[in-house]
Amino acid sequence: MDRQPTSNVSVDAIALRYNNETRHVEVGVSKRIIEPYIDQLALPGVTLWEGERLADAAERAVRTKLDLGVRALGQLTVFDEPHRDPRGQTLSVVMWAVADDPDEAPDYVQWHPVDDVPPLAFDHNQMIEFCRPLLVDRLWRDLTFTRALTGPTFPVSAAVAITRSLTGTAPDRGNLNRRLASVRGLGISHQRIVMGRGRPGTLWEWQSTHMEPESGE
Amino acid sequence: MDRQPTSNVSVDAIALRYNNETRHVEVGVSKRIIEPYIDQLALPGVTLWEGERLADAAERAVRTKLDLGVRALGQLTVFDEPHRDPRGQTLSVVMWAVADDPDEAPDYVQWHPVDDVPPLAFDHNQMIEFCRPLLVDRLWRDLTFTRALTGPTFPVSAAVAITRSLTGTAPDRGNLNRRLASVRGLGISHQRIVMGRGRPGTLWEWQSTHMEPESGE
DNA sequence: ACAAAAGTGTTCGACTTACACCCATGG
DNA sequence: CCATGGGTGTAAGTCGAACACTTTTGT
Repeated sequence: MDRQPTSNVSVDAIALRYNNETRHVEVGVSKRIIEPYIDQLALPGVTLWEGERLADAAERAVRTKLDLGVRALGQLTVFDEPHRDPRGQTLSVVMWAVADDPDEAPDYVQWHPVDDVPPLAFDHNQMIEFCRPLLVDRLWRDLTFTRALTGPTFPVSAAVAITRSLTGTAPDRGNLNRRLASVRGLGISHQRIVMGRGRPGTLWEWQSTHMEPESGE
Repeated sequence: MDRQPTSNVSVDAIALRYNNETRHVEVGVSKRIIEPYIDQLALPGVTLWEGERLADAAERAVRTKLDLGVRALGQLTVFDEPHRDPRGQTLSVVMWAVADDPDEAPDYVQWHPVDDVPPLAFDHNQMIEFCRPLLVDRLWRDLTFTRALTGPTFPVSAAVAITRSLTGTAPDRGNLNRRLASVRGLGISHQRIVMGRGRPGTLWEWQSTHMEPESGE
C-alpha cells in the first residue's frame, strides 16, 4: 500500500473501553503533538491514505494515537461541516472502535467517561454527542460491538455499569437480566462471581467464538 | 466556493421518486458520457469539491446527471472498497435524495423500480442493495424522507404502493392505515379520492409545513 | 352480481417499562 | 441484622403481524 495521503478525508475513532475499576465506559483521547490544536486533547484521528480502507485507518489511528490495538470497529457517520478543520480538511468519517485493555497508558493518553468528556479539539465533542445514541443503539444488539466491549465473559455488574454509562440512566436489573438471556450467543456460565459485598452474581459468557463480520460497504 | 476537486471522494445519490403511473418507487440513473464505464448506466454521482458540503454535492449530482432538483436528502453510508473505481477514487459517500417530479426526462436519464434496477457501473448495484433496508427503515419514520416521497397529499393507494415497492412485499392495508394514523403531522383530509375502480380512498395530508431539519454532522 | 379497492375489528405474541418482592453475602 | 448487590414475578402498555369481515365503487 502506498503512503500518499489523500488531502481531505480524515478518519476519527471513538475508541471505547469498559473500565472495570471506575465502572464506566470510557473514551480514549490523546494530547495532540502537532498543529493545529497542539497540546489539546482530541479523538484519535488520521488522514486517510490513498487506497486505505476505513477500518484500517481507524485501527491506525487508535494504534498511533493511543498505542493500542482494536478488538472491533465499525462505521458511524460522516461529518462534513466546512471550517471544522483549519487545514481545510472538511470531511471526517467517524468510526467506533473498542480498544484492547491498556497495560499502562502513555502520558499523552487519557480515558474519560463517555458522559463526561473534557473539551476536545476540532468538533470532536459534537461527534461524541451525536454518536452516543448510535452507540446505545448497538449495545446488546450489535453483537460484535457488545462482545468486544464486555470481553469474553463478564459479571452482571459490568452489564449494568456499561448500560448505565452509555444510556445515562441506570437500567432495571430484572429487565436487563431478561434482555441478556435473550441475546443469541450469550449464555450463563455456572460460575458465580463475588464482587465484595452483596449476593454473588451470574457470570455471563459469549459462546460462539466466531465474530459475525459487519456487513456493509 | 472554489472549484478545486478533491481527488478521492465521490458522492453518489440514490435519487428516488414515486411514479404514480407505474405505482413504483423508482431510482434515477443516467447514462455516463465520460470514461470510465462510458455509455453505461450509473447512479448520479460527482466528485466532492473542496469545502463543499455533502448535501450540496448530492444536489449537484442530481441536478447535473438527472436534470432535476431535490426535495430532501440525507446521508446513508460510506463505501470504501479499494478498486471500486478504476480511477482510484476509493471513497464514496452514498446519500438518498428525493427528486422533483420530472416534466420530461432527458434521453440519457432512466427511472427503474428499486427492486428491478438494471446492471450499473461501478459497485452501484451493491450500493442500492445495501441501502434499501436503510430506506425501508426511514419510511413512515423519518418524516422528511417520507413527506418528500409522498408529496404534500397522497391517497392510500400511494401509501400501499410505496411500502410494497420499498419493502418488497405488499403491506396489510389495515395495519398500514393504523400506522399512517399514528404518524405525527399526518392527517386525514376529508376529501375522498377515486382511483378508477374500487371504493374511493382517504386522502392523507401533511399538516405542519415546516420540515424538521435532519440533525447531524 | 362480481371484482377491485378501501376500511374496521380482533387476536396473538414479542417486547418495554415499571414495580413489588425474595435471595445471598459481608460487615 | 441490615445494607448492598443480585434475582424472580407480574402486570400494563405498546407494537407489529395476521386474518376475518364489511363497505363502496366501476363494469
